[in-house]
Amino acid sequence: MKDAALVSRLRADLLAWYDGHGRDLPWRKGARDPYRVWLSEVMLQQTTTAHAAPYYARFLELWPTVADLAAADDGAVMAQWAGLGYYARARRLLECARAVVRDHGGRFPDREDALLKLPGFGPYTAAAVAAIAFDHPANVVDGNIERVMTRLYAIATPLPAGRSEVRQASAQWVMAQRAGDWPQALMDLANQVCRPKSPLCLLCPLNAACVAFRAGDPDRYPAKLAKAPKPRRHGVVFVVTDGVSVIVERREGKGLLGGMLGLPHSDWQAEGGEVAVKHMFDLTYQTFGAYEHVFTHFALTQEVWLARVSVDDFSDVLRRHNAYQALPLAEVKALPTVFAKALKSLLSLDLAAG
DNA sequence: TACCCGTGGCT
DNA sequence: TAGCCAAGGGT
Repeated sequence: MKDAALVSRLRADLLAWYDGHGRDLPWRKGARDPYRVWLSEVMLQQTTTAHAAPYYARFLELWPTVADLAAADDGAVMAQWAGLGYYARARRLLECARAVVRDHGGRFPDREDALLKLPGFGPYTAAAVAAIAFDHPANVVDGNIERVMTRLYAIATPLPAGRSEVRQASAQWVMAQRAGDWPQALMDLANQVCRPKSPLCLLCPLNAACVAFRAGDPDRYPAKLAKAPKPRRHGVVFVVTDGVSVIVERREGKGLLGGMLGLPHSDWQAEGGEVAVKHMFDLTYQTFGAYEHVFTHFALTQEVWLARVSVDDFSDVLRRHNAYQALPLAEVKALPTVFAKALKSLLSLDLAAG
């Protein structure tokens, strides 16, 4: 632990740094609306600010309030989330919006413990919304703040086992004054100065208290457990089109890409496994090259099989297979990237021809 | 706890 | 190129 007077002084220094050097992010504009704070926090989970920003703008345009989002069509929300990844976030986003309307009169609760009970709220998001939207002195700990704290205190215990030490360290800096600015100041410091690699320690307003800096090895922190190697899988995706639309299905369940539209595909088999390719819908396919897509826990090599059919045959497929629907080629953006890539690989072709 | 769950940019 | 990394949550 550090001396309380030192913490208090350096905290003021970092807030001053934040006032001059903090990032100008879309969700920081205007008054702090709990809905906007929450929406941004969910989108930013494991996602870069640059990737999330256009999605944030689009969601606010379509659904300006939590009540608007609660009333939205599930498929429309999933389609707007396509490409952002971690699709369970979108499912829980809707669940949460509806819970806020149903159980809280359309207003987010301001207490951290009440927020924690809402779908998609974990320890980080509950603390972040309590702090940023309601200015409560919550102990906000995310990957950025973990990095700053493990360096400040030279916490060598590898994560995630070291999380309790990190929380204790972080708690020492939490105060009522500018409670909402504080975690954002830490995150901006982590992003611009206390970077994962080659941190700019000489520019850091906290360096006087940083044990890792004094020891000359900030890159050691945070220590992390070795990751399991990523297996490789392979499969075949089927593109069935009449030149205007493609055949897609709504993916069931809560697993990979659950709730999203997807192209029909074979099993995704581990290396050495035989891919059971049946000729989907009893159609004849041309084969194209394969493309690569990397998920969180496996890498996929996928062959593209294309069937260009007449308008009548296309309708016939839809009539005979209830689980499938047509997606206009102009709406490819409604698909997760792993499937959008398959269509992109055919973009040089004129699908309407032949 | 360990694992599941996307994507894109950077090195 | 392969690996790392980014405002985590659920089970």
